[in-house]
This record gives sequence, structure tokens and C-alpha cells, in this order.
Amino acid sequence: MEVRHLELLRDLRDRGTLGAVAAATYRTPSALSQQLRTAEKELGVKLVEPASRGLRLTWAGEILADGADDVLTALSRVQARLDEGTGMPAGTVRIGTLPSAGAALIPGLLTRLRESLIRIELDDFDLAESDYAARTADADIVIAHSLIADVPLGAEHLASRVLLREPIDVIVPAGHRLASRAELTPQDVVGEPWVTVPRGYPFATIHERIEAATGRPLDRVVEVRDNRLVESLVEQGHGIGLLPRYSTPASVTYRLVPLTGVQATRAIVALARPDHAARRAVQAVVEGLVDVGRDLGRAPRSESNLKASTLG
Amino acid sequence: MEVRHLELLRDLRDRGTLGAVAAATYRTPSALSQQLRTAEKELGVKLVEPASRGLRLTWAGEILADGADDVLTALSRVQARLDEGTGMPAGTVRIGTLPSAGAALIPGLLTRLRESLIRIELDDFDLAESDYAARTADADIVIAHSLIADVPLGAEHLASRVLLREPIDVIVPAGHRLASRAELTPQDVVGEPWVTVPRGYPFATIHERIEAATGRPLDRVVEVRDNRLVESLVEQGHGIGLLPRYSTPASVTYRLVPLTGVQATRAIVALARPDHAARRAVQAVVEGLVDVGRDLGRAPRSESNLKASTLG
DNA sequence: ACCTCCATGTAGGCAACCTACATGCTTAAC
DNA sequence: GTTAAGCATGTAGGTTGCCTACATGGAGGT
Repeated sequence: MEVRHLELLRDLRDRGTLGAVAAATYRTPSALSQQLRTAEKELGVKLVEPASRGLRLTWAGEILADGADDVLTALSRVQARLDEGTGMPAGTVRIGTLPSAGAALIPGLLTRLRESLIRIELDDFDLAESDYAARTADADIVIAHSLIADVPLGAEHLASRVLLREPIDVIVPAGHRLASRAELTPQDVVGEPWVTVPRGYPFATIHERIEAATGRPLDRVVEVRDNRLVESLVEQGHGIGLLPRYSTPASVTYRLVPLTGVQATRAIVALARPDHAARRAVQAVVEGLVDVGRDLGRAPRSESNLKASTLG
Repeated sequence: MEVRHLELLRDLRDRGTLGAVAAATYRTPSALSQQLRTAEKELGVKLVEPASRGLRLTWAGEILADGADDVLTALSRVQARLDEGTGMPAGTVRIGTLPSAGAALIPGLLTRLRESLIRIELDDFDLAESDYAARTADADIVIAHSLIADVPLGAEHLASRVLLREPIDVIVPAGHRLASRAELTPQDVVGEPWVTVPRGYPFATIHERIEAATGRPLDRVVEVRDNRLVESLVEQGHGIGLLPRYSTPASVTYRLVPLTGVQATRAIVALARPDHAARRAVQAVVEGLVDVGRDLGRAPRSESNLKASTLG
């Protein structure tokens, strides 16, 4: 039973095809195919079977793929204990993040890590909630979010840590009749024209909750994914929308008004594969993110912040 | 961080010298020395340092040796889960045992395993209590004993399972004046000539307890290790001795009389390294041993057993 | 019917691990 | 003080085994 084989099975489970694994590990599919066959010969069990165009793991392959998590985590823990003896945590940590949360968290993180030996590699992507988990194959830490629970869909087997619970506010243009309200109910907003996101995307759940609470469909003027796009569309008077409170820059051209009556918060969560999570540098970065998140939650932007950020 | 290197460090910790590890793994010391150097280069830490004639692990080496236990145990667990899918536990299980307990337990074990696919390889050795633990490097299961606690000295990091609590009786010749007694106290026996074991050996603890309870030294006629030798010396009238109840064959030429007033039992324990203990076949064998031990403790030999065994 | 994607097979290069043998150091024995 | 034994280390060379390059064949999608 060799670790190389376990790792291969796990990667195959996570990435789906030999080609994808080959690309990720800088090898050719041929090499992996040969490894699979030697593993099968050594263990005396079939590990994969053809399935349409590609491969599927057999029950034995699944067992080994699951086992890989345990073994590689144990290995990472040893490395972590070793690193504790040699000094400060060091190395490169790859972070993948949803853009809005990244904008809110990453600058503060880099400030906190300035004195450390840790280097950050950043990637960002805007995905459906359930697709973030898969990115832990490529990144050490994935900053994801969940509209429903504290752990995103598909992240059940990953190490996860809540960084921040962020209210989702209603964004209205500065001069709008609702702009002066302290808070808004679904009844207040259901009749307005809406700038929404496509189904499955971040805040679609809340759009649905508003519709469920009022029994009326929203008037969807346009569907976009990018939060900055929502901002400018709302600014220009094309409708109202939903945006996360802490990761939306303050502005004089629109206002964020809290939404009550439906559950409208998201959990910003750091996800990591257990073996990555065991690395000392990764743990340090997660702690840094937790710190930044705590500060954001404690000191939401005030009016003075607003002036500073729009004028400065 | 490669498993091969972790394993090497662990073996080196357990066996002491490169030569011993080389012999156990069918390689040359040179190969191991090279492996050590590549591991050090790869990790950037010194793992061993010269110490008199041989080597000593550095703190980093100790960390890796400990880590090897975790990683190899995780690997064995994967193998065990895989085996559960393929059928009955199978393979060779190496048992090392102290002779007396082996005599009592192994025959019953082999009977129980007759229908299984498990093959047993047997080794036996008579050691001081604290030396049994080290034998788990060579055997999957070591049957050891402890006069003091339920886990033998030096076996703290091993998987252990109590098989049997066995009274240590006083053996007296058939015609002896104490032979008809139902039980004996330290006062009863302290004045007799004794066939004892050397210091550090199995029952020396009990000899010391008798001396402590009475305040008088024992009259040690002769010191021997082997229980069969004790038997025949007592038989021939050279003194009385101590022998374990279940592993001493019944006979008409001597009698075993319970000793009271001092703690006089030993725990027969199965020891295994965690990674070996995770193997399915090893677990099956341990369960078999527990069964045999339970039966022995439940049905100690009666008079009819005695006749059968001496006559049959 | 064509093209694409995926896995598999073969031949050969290259790196890594091991053996054989020689050397140097340390401790114990004579 | 010299010798011998035990242990680790270094060098050279052979073998194994992992990977790449390239070719083949099957399964879907257009």
C-alpha cells in the first residue's frame, strides 16, 4: 500500500478524469494509468472501471481515496510538529476566494502577515455555493460562503471555520424613496424593479425567500453576477438589489438598508482539505482571517468611515 | 516527507543501530545511511547525531519516529477497511510469547483458527517484564505479562489487551507438610527452602513481597528461569517455588496451593504496535486469544482434569 | 461522418535505490 | 598499547521502476 497510489485515487475522485489529475500534477495520463494498474496488481483488487468516456472508482477505489485523506493528514501533522521546532511558520499559502469576501478580508490579512515568512498566492472565482468545496484541491484555503448553514454545501468532509457572519442589505439609489428608511421588509421591496443574480448564484436564495414571504414574484429587470455591476446598475436607477454589507464599499450615490423579516445573512467560511489544514502556515493564515473577520463584524463602517472612503 | 524515511527513523529508534535495522529489513547499512542523508537534505534538519559507537536521534528524528507510528497506523487502517470488502481475514500473524502463557493459550488459539485463512508463526522468549515491549518490532502480537499493572513496563505506547489474570500459586512436593493446605500465607512459606528466579525475572516481584510482608529473607537454594525446571526441582524435594496456575500442567507429584496475604497474580497481556494492531488478521487473532483466556479463567483445572491430563 | 476527449499500450530515457567493497572512528579486550 | 570487533559512511556500478513521447482505440457530441 503506497501513499502515491492513495493520493492518485483521491485526486481522481476529486478531479474526475486522469487527464485533469495529470495536468494538476505535471504528468501524462499514461503515467497515471500505469500507476493504477500496478496498484491494482499489488492489492489484488480492481480500483477503477470504465464509465462512459472516463473512469469511475470501484468500492475499493473509494476506500483508498478516503484513506488517502487520513494518511496525508497524518503526514501533514508530522510536518507541522517538525516545523514547530524550527521556528516561525513559513512557506506559500494558496488562497482562493469569492471576490466580495476577498475584497473585505485579504487586505487586512496581508497587513497582519507583513512580519511573517508566509507568502500568499491569490486566486478568485465566483461560483455557486456548492462548487467552492472542489476548489480546495487547488488552493490551501478557500474562502467560501453559505446562505443556509455554517458549512457550505459539499464541504462536509473539509475543515471549515466561520470567519464572519455578514448581513445582506438592500442597496437603493441615494435619492430613492426607500433610501431614508432604517430597515426594509419583504413587503417594502417586493414591488420594486430588481437587479438580481442568476439562479444558483450567491444571493438567489434570498430573492426566493422574499418571494416566498410575500407570495409575489420579483420584477427582475436584469440578472448579473458581479457585485460591482450591481452597484453601478442600482446607482444609475435601474432598480434595487442585494449586496453584502461589509464587502460593499461605502458611497454617497447609494445606500445599504438592512432587510428584516427574512433570514438575510451569509456565513463567510474558510475551507481547507484536512491535510492542507494541518500545515502550520495554513493555520496561521486562517487565524489571521478569523482576526480580520472579527474586526469587520465588530466595527461596521460608520458615517465617518464613509466620508473617509469616498473622499480620500 | 516520505513514509520510507519515517519508517526508517522509527526502526532506528526501536532497534538502536543501523546494522540491526538493515538486518531486519534485508538491506545493507550503507543503504540506510544514504536514506538518512537524503531525508536530512530534503527536510533541512539534522535527524541523527553520532553517539559513541552508533547513532542517536535528534529531537527532529524523534518527532519523525513518533509520526511514523501515526502514519503507518493510518495506512494499516486503510488496508483493514479494504480487506473487509474482500472476505475473511487472511495472512500470516507472527506471535511472540513467554513460554508459560504460550503453552496455556496457543493450542486453544490454533483450534479456534482451524477454519480460518490465518497462518500463525510462533516465537517464544523468556524475558524481564520490561523487555517484551521491544519484541513488538519483530512480532505482530507479543504475549507478555505484568506483575504490577495491567500494562507491562515499557508498553505504554502500544495497543494492549488483557487476556487473563492468572494466580501465582505455591508449588510444593506431593508429600510435603504444606501440600494438604487449602491456602498459604507468607508466614507459612518464608521459612522453607526456595527455588527462585533471578532478580528482574517474572516472579521475583512476589518473592520480594513475601520478604517484605514477613521482614525475613527467603532461603534461596537455587535460581532458575525455566518453569519446567522449577517443577522438577520441587518434585525432587529441593524446595518450594512459585508457578502460574493455568500454565502449569497438573501432576500427582506436586501440588499448587494458592498464596494469600500478598498480591500474587499476573496479568497476561497481548501487546501490538498500533500499525500491526490495525490489521484485520491480527485483530481476529487477538479476539481468539481473549476467548481462550476467558475459558481458562472460567474453568480452572479440576481433579478430573488432573486425572485426564496425567493419565491420558 | 467527423472531431474531440479520454484511457491505454509500447519503447526508451533517466533518476533513484540498493549492493559490494573500502575507510575511519569508537570501545572493549588482551 | 596494540588488536579486534562493531558501527557508520563513502564511492562505484548495476538494476528497478517511474515517467515521457507517440500511437491506438473507444465513446460522445455536433
